[in-house]
Amino acid sequence: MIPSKPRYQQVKDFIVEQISTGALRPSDRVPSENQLVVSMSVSRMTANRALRELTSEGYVERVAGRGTFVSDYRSRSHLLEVHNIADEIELRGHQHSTRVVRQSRQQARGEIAKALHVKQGTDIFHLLLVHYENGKPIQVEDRHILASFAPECLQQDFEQVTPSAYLTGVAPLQEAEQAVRASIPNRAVRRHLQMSDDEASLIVIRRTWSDGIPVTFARLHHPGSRYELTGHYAPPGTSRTMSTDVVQLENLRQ
Amino acid sequence: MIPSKPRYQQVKDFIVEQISTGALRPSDRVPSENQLVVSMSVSRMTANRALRELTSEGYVERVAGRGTFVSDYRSRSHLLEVHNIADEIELRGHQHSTRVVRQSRQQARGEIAKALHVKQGTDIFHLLLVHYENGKPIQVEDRHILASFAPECLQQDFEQVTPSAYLTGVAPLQEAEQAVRASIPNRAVRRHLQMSDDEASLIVIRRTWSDGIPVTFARLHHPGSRYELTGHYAPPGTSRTMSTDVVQLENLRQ
DNA sequence: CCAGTGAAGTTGTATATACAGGCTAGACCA
DNA sequence: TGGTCTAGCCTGTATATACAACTTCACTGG
Repeated sequence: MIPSKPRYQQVKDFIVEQISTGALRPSDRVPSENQLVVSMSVSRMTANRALRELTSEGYVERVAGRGTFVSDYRSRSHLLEVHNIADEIELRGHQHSTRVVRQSRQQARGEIAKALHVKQGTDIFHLLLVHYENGKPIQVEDRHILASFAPECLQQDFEQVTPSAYLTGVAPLQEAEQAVRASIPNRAVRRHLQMSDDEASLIVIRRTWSDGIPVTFARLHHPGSRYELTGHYAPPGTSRTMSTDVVQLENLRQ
Repeated sequence: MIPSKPRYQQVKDFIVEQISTGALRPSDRVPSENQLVVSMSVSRMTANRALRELTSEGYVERVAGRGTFVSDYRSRSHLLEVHNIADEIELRGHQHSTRVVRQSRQQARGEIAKALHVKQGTDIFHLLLVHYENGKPIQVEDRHILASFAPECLQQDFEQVTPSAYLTGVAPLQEAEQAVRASIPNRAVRRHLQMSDDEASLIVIRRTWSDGIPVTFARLHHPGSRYELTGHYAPPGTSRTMSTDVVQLENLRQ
């Protein structure tokens, strides 16, 4: 016997089902907690939990005193996940390796100083690493780290421990900001990634904070022809396998 | 008098505070529900709600029978939001306009047929639109739509209503898959976006499902020098303003 | 006719209670 | 010594109850 789903989950499924089939459309009213108490024979707390979770998942919006309404799909954000490159490669079951190109002490200048909120000339460490997936270069990591945050940085072996693993070990990193751009990389990056002259590069720019101050600033360059960020939005319970489709999408070229 | 926060929120804040200051490190044990009942004078259900929400927010992991533990920051996904271009432009307070380049009936071929799960020769509509922000081209939308899904497609005026608004009006779209790539666009796209020959393009490829079948497939090309996807991860309660910093980051050029 | 009042319905929160089920350490027995 | 079993702690779920605050709408008195 398969264990039955929790009752709050049954209530959630019921509502999502209505939305999926179109029986409930955006801005339509969703049954109130008390109506669910009667129609689904649950306690009000259980109905409340179901609707509250659907709210945080973006399916519905609730207004105290008025009711619960189906939220508009258009206003729902589509999300892309940005993983640590080492974890991502391991997740694919591939072999990850790193080569350290540069690991030096520098003084912050210009834009780096601005990004890290420090004066020109402040001590920083500069890392230039190349990450490989099954031997093929997949990312150039160009990272600057506040020297006062991680004084032992030059002694680390970043071919064994990735910078992000090292940094989170020094102190918890709470906040991050990132941007994704496309551009033609300079010659050095092209060489490290074995890219041709007319190939574009996908760049993730990430700044990370610890305890309210920005401590590291990284530019992650990927070869445009071999790397993409992917995301998938689906309501819970939609168990359709998408993996084969993703492969098809991979093969598309514009 | 400022209305005090709900008690479950106070409990959440207390735990997040401990994690932020480093008093609790990844894999450390978090006070159990019963301990919180005593130390914070709340009911067990309130402590349960606090820890349950922290679980869904990725702060902690819970194991029935063992306890609650701080989750590892490294395994937490960083997220990028991908908005509808019209909403995004309006959000910036800018003026959005659209030009329809092509709006025709076609027969699905090759990769498009594969992406939409239909046989070669199936009726589809093809849209080629250019979106402008304050008069400057910011996106080329190259979209294919299953004809059987939206038969009225050729009668629509897509300079007034965006395709995504129209499509969600036809039927709810429940599922989406997307990928972000960088590449050098072809001549037509370059011309529409007024891009120079050596400029890269950021491409969002998106497929959307309605009722279990893929109904539309779009390639959204953006000029690499004028567009980026951004994301920001911060624990709730971190109210630091990041807007000025984002501007600094905008000005960085690799 | 209009303004004010209040009833009814809604969400939001908080608690006490109960039972089921997972995990672990230590007691206990062979 | 080694295996087994149970007590105790933990999370997960479910309910009944209670009160607060908000919205809408109908009614009522001026």
